Amino acid sequence: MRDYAWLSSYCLNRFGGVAELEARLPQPRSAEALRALGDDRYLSLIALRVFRAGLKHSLVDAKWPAFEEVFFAFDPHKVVLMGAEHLERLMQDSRLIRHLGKLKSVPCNAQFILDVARERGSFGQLIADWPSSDIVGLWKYLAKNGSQLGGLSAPRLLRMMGKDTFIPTDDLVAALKAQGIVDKAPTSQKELAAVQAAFNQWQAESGRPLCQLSVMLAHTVNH
DNA sequence: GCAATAGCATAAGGTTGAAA
DNA sequence: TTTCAACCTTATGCTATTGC
Repeated sequence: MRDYAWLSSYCLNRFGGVAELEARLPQPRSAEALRALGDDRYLSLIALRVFRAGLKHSLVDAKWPAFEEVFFAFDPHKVVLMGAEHLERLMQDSRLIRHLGKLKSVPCNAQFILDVARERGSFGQLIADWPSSDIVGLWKYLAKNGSQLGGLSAPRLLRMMGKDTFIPTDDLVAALKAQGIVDKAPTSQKELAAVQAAFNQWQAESGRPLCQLSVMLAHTVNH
């Protein structure tokens, strides 16, 4: 595994300067901003991630106003009351994506948000408080307690929220292979822990958030 | 030493719209 | 009308580990 000094000089060289590199890097939201986001917006983001999975993002985004409409602006207290018949009816609405498993996930995730909110005050509190040094633990928590949030959905969801995380995209996995940290996409707890440990070390060396290190590393592979 | 649980790898399943 | 690309989740059956 190479150190941050190597990563930094590689990226500066590739992008041609500090300003060019910084312009490419995402900025995580502050804990205050994550706490300030309402539970309805979190439910909307979760649902958006679920429906985007496997589909072209622009296609789903274009349909999103209709989703906001039929799901009561994603108010979890209202969505949680939607029964099977109600969802069956939505399967007839061509403005939506008619995937029953995904439609069912919305009331499930509303319940999840309400459960978390009852325990901690709000869903944003959970997201804001979870340490990025164990972000893979948050992926696991979301996959287990939420609905349709396995695979890359949890990390992609967190990036959409602005929570600091890396995302094991194809490019990042290729970079991690080149660094000798994994030999395939990390799925086991052991592999995930190894990747987290590597990121924690780069973060300690650089002070950069995980999301920036993730993007920088992804750019170290050619394709 | 046994049953229950957790972890793992693999295969199968799924919607939309554009292109063939 | 069929195929393809977008890209991922879930189910299944198996093995390893834990708890008693």
